[in-house]
Amino acid sequence: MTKRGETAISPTREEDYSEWYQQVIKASDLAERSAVRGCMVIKPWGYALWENIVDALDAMFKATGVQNAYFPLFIPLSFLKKEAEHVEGFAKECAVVTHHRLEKAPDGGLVPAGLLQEPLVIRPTSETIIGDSFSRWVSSYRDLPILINQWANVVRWELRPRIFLRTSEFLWQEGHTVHAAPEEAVERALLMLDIYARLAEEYLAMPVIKGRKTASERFPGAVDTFSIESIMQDRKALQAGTSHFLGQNFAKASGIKFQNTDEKEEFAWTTSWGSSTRMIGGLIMTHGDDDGIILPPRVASAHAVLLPIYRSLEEKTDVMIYAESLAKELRGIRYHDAPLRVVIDDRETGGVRNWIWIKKGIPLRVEIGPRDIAQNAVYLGRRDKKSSDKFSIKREAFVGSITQLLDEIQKNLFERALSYRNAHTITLDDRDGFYAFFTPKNADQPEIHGGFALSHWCGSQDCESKIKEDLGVTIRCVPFENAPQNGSCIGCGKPSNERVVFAKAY
RNA sequence: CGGGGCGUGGCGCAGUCUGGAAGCGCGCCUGCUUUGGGAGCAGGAAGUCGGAGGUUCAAAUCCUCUCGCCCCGACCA
Repeated sequence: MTKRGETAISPTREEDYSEWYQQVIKASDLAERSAVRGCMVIKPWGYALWENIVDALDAMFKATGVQNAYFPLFIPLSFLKKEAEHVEGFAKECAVVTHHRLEKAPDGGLVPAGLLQEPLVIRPTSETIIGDSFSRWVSSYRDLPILINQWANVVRWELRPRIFLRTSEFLWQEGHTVHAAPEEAVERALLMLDIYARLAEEYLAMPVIKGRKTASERFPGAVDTFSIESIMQDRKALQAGTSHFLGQNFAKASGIKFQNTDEKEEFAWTTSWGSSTRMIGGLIMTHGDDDGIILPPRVASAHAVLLPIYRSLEEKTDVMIYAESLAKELRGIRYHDAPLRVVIDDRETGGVRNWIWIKKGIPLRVEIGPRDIAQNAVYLGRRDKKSSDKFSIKREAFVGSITQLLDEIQKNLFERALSYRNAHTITLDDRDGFYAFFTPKNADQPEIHGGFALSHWCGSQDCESKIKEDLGVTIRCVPFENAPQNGSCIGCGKPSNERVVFAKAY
């Protein structure tokens, strides 16, 4: 649909950000919506990306002693009742299985039959069912800590789904740990948050702010919730990973008790931490441009595509031999401990094919034609540069420098995202300025506006909810790296000793 | 669940007000010519106009009901 001179994605981010997001996903072939409302089909190009994220996270988890396990999809309703606050947080979005059979209906259709004695809730998260196991796994302080992670799907019945960002079913990992001491549990929760931050920054090239959630934004049932927050190109914040210190709340609910060194029985201290396919949404909205997604090399579904260019069959033969040998050579190179992922696309030559790969966000496009072969070179395009900004490079130099090149792209993307965040992070001390910052100029057709506002907050939930009510702006987190500073609350003017991050959020 | 918008080949849309043979662009298929920045020409396939009911000689168009999607709000990773 796009023509020369236009952007590959229409509308542009500026024109209609939400629609741009949908179109980018379609154009990049990452995923599509399914017949079931709120659910998505993750297509191979998107799933490869997810697998790379999974591999990176999984390795980091295991390096800290975490082991993988798997717990059931179905949670007995009675389990959820155990932790009142927790239930309240999720009750509104639970899918419930009530029958275990289908029978022929009089009209020829099928109807559910075989009513279950106890309804089963499809896990919205697994604290309760894992807690049930943990209660049996733990009896002594010698059994602790328990460090478990599971890769799974969960279901939260969403009212307003948005592909990757908020789907009714999504893929994630949920870690659950049990400790003998609260300090140790907090330390674990923070350690896992660090891993999320590393994943975001080093792999997804998404700069994040680590911090603590305010009481109102806390996970239901948690004592403390930590998160990483990232800015999207519409200047809204995305929570890309959370880690919770659950205190003894869930241990009490599930009966996770142990005998300590003083021979006394006490409830254990637990944590849970999760990150999901939502991160892919964040990736798209952090790096994508009006020509499609841009995949950071560390997690890219593929690093390079070789694009043979030829006129005749003889040329094709020569070009393909060259391309195959180059692909083989590249695949022998290791990039951050894994072989380079290289694909050859020998479909019809011409510009369309080139644009397909731009839209898919592949870091490197490697054109190979007779001219290049004659010079023993390739013609290279980088996704982090303008699409027309291509250059010739000797094959040997290319092969020798590709890993540095990918790292450079990775770094570029991160720095670009960081400078975007810096450009849209503002320190605000007056209430009027704060309200102006978060108010669109055109209320009917809000333009991209706002950003991260660093402002003082007195700590009162009233001020927080007033601002949320007025502007739809919430406190994303109280950053860990925060210089103490005296000021007055942006809401009520009362004294405050540190700034928090205000933003509209996904 | 409240407010707004939209459902017409794979994608994007026109046609609906004022009823009268289902169209356009892109994509797809075939052939020829092309080919290092989104190729050209010729031919072709593909739509029960979201669904059901009604009005009418005649419905994409009018009426009633219904389903779905998108945006804003509430909720959420």
